[in-house]
Amino acid sequence: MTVSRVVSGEGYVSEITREKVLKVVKDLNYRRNGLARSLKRQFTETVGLVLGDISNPYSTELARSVRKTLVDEGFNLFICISENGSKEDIVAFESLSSHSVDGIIVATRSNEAGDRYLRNLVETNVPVVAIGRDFRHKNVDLVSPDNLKGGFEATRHLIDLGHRRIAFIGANLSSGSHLKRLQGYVNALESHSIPVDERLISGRSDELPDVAGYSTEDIGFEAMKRLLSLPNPPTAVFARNDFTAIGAMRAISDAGLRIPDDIAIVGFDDIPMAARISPSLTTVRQPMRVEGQIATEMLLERIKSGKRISRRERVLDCELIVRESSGSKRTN
Amino acid sequence: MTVSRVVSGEGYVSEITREKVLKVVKDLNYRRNGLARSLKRQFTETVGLVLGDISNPYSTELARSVRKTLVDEGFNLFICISENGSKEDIVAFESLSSHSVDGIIVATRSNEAGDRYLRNLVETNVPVVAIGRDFRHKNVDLVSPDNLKGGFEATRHLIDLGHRRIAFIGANLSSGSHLKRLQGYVNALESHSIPVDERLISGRSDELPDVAGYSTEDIGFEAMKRLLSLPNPPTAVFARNDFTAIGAMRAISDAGLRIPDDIAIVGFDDIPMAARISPSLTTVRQPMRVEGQIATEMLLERIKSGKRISRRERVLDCELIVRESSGSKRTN
DNA sequence: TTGTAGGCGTTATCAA
DNA sequence: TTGATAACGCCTACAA
Repeated sequence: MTVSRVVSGEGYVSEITREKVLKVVKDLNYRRNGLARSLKRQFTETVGLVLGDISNPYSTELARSVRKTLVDEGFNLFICISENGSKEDIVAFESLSSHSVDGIIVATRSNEAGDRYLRNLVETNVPVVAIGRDFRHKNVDLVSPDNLKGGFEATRHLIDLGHRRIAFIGANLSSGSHLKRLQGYVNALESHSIPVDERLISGRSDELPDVAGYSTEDIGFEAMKRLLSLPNPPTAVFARNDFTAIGAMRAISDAGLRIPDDIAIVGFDDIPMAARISPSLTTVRQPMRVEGQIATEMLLERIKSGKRISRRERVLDCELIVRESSGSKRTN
Repeated sequence: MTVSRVVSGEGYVSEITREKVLKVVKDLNYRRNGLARSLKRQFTETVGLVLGDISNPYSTELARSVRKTLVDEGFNLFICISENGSKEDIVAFESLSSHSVDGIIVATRSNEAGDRYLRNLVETNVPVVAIGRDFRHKNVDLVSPDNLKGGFEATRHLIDLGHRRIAFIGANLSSGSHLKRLQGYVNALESHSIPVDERLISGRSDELPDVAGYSTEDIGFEAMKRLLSLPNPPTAVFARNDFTAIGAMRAISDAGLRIPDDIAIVGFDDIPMAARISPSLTTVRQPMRVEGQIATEMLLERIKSGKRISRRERVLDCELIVRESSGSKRTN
């Protein structure tokens, strides 16, 4: 008990005893067992973050901002990768919850099995906040960019440039019906009386909704190739994210076509690479840092209050960044 | 005890009891406490990975490959970000070890305080493997790219192209003396009888060896600006990594100079962006996936054997990828 | 100022 | 086939 007092620095210990203890601690290279400590105290001051695609700078910026916000409050961060597979999601949730993290931030793509497990977890009073994941539960907060408006503005930008045959890359109309970016695209077309052509909405070739670890860039590449083989290919493309757009750009170059002259393209996220590639990529910038910070603050509130808090939702503004890939001249 | 048997699926339980238990488990939404379980069993089947710069695709590829290798063996992965600060390093080690991970893979930049703490940890029999971190201990394995040879070949490539005033960006001669990539650069110059000019070796402006979270791209930018203001600026640059190189490229463009015509540049890592920017970046490709896999296998060996294993070191070959930034014509 | 008892939720071991 | 007991290492509460 005296050792405990010395090590944790709480409670009264005489100076002389303290020094004796510290010496022995050093001699034995003693370190207290955090497992036992957490078991007794019932909290760990640790938060888990589940990331779907860690290769995407979007995820890493998010992670950095989450970490920073946590550290300022004395919390630790454990990141788990799920590779956006439902099995992997569950493994991540499971492993975090079994280590008794105080709360979990989820930033993976939704999927049914994952949602089910998550719901279960929430029922056992684990504080959860979702970022950019379509997950609805009365005790789970949601932070996300304004995908609907972002998708709308990206598409309107292309319409304003005179395009009429505009494709969407990154989801199918059926499986992606919940996808707000796709919805924004559809809305923009409809509000300009442009018919939605399902052949111009191109996701993955075969329906493998649950395979982990694929590259979104490759999906963009494949999807674009299919679009180019259409009898009447699109003159513009809106891609669900920048990597998908970059994959599509590769397919366009491979086909000997020029961007934006033959095909204009717009992405989503504004990852650092978007400004650097050639041609530079027009995209919708999403405030990753802010998303991470707000989500973390919400989670910490839940953790600290210890109570169930009813669902809050924060939708954050995005900004259209016009660059060369949609036709503007290079400025920097 | 019977519940324990049912939940863990070990030991004999009659079918009828098992079903009764499972029903109650479901009704109460019971989930066993991993903390208590780990406390009793003395292992967690979890490995920690400490990453210095999670924004660097090098780190994320590493992480993915580590995760994949672990998952195949039934282990979980917790990633901690240290932002390459020594305090942050220690916090990460501390938080992983206090959660009793079974082993730790360290992929952060070396620093004295971190090394000290790590050494301490190793003394308490925590299995540790380092990736690309200059850390020597009789019970710690090291996996790294062949930085010496890579640096040598990058520099020789520039020499072969006729350059004589070749700069190194990303470290100072004093603080970076242990940096193998810099050493390779020096060796290449010396083996071609080119004098090493200390003014051409440019790291961070002020010595802030311990500040976390800075961007390596910005360091490249700043360092290049300083080089350009020299009375006799370099005609070629070897940067310690691709982000640093990309920052330097920005400084070169900003100064109205052309790459590679006015200044040639070579990076290190071969991150995806290197092939995509304009001009495309000549660089030294390092086998991140292989590094992650080998390191993980080494760590698992340590964990499973339970014994101290004496230090092993694996140095992996790199490959020079010649692209436009050093003068080759664009091929793809 | 220090020490004792008990319990956090499991599982290994032995007993029934 | 099931149950009782002890122990993992710590901390809260109370006693000395």
